[in-house]
Amino acid sequence: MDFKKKLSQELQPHMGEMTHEEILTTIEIPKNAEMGDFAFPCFKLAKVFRKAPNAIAEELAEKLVLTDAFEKVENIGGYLNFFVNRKAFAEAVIKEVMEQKQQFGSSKIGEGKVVCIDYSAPNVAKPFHVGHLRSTVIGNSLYRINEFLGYKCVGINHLGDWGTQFGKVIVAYRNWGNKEEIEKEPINTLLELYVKFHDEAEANPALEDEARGWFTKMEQGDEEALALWNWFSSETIKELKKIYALLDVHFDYYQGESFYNDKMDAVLKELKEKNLLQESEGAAIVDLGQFDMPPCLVQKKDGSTLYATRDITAAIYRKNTYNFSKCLYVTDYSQNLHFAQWFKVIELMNYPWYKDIVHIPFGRVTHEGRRIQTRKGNVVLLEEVLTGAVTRVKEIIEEKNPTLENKEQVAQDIGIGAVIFNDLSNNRIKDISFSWETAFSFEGETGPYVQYTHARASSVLRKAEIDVISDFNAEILTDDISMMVLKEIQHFPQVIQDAERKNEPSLITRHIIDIAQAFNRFYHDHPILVEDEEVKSARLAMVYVVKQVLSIGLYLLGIKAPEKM
RNA sequence: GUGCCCGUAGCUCAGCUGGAUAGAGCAUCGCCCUUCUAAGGCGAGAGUCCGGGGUUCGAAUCCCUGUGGGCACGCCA
Repeated sequence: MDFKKKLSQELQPHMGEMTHEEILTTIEIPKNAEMGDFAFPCFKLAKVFRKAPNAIAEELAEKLVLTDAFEKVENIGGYLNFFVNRKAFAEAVIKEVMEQKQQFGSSKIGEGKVVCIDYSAPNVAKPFHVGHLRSTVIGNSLYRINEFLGYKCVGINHLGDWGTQFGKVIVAYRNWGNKEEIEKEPINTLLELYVKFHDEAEANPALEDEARGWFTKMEQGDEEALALWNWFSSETIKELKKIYALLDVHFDYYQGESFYNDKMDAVLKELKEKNLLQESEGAAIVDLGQFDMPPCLVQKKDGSTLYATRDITAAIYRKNTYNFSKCLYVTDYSQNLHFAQWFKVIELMNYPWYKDIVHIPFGRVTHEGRRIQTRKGNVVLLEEVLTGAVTRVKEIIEEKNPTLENKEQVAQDIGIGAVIFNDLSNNRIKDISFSWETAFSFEGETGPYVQYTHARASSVLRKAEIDVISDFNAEILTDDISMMVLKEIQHFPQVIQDAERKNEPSLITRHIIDIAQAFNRFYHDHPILVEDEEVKSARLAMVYVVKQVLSIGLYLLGIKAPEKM
């Protein structure tokens, strides 16, 4: 049913040395539908055949004998423009979606392969703010995309539950803390302690050493230190799980940094045995000078470990435990160098899978031109954003559809969907300037727009009271507007694969907007529930197919698709 | 200072591995609800694709250079 492949096959005999692949990549889709459905620019052939592109196109246009998948071909200034047989096209696209339903666009390319995805990874004892949302939703979407393509996914929450900052919180707690307050409101209280520590430490730098000392105690298994740490972290995780439930994000494992505490000695030993370790200013490093990178620190002068040590250890553990064929790390781009460094260490350790670990960097979130810093008080809490969005959606429902059943649930699906969609709608790498206005906008290129389109399609199908559209006359769906919808749909499987290859969920976000836009035009121009049964069933087939595809697309982004809204 | 990333309409962004007249949304202005959900549809205005070179039949896209911004660069994560 892939018309592009079909075209490529038909072209190949006339293309000299060009491979099937080369032809496929050369075929393009004209921006303007008047120029056909597929186009083949003949400029590259000019050199091969030593003729003007226009002459080549002219000749080919006459010579080509097209199968019934295509209606005609014409030469416009060196471009061969192909026009599909619309009826055959419409029938093929719709039948494929009707057969595959919620599996349309899925694949088996990942069968038998495991992909580990490390995402979210918030810090224990710190609030979950909008900055943390990105890793969470990008990772979650990549999880769903990979799974849809046949991979077995292992989602890991690499919590920031280890490190010197806990020494700081312990010092603060011992000096100024209070048990009841923490139990009542764990994250905020712990944050206050952390902030207080930094304020005090400015005047009294000795506190920093004390904090490092407590962290060293943690690493050495000191009971008091570990008991406090354990308490802080279990209180935080309780809170985190509430947010993940709201977002409908799940992890196969909560393996924070502390999980690797007893596994790092072996790695340090291995590094030493492989002759990679050097002593420098009292610390243990892996020198990366010959790769134009600063050294990778793996052990501090006091013997405690660092972020890189834990990442290296975790990667080896994951390879041994899950035997991934790839392992993705979803963090913001300020960590680019860190990942480049320890990836290089893995390579130097002679692990051939060093090329299977990949950093998925994303842009940073700012608020009112400033970076979001928990300590500086410039925070936008995720919980506030989510509940704010849901509240706003409730108001809109009251205004537009007050008789809607299940309002609470729908409001939650739409409000949270809007926030997630917004986060996934730009290229990963772009910085995001958080604004309440944008987060709470539900018109235009937004999640609610796509959800609304889906709900309208669902509603029509409900009213039609037909379960299965078994037969339809595709001739009815050959007008320009229908064709636009169908072309977007037939492109959908490719978009999913591109999203996986580039680790870029926004490709799906963009594409389902395009589908929704095309469909809304169709919906506006073509009455569906009409008297004429032939017309009705064909249009219903279109509605059915669009509903399927939108719901798959939203699912892959981690967003719910309500039937009514 | 060095390295990496970004610069496209007033704002937020698409633009696939170079291709035909650079596209959306928001905002502004105008039109469309007795008809399947107006969270919708249609139309208008709005661009030195940061500047300058180069490669090419063809450059927003590739290369060089300048510039503006962001990030990173040893005991934080």
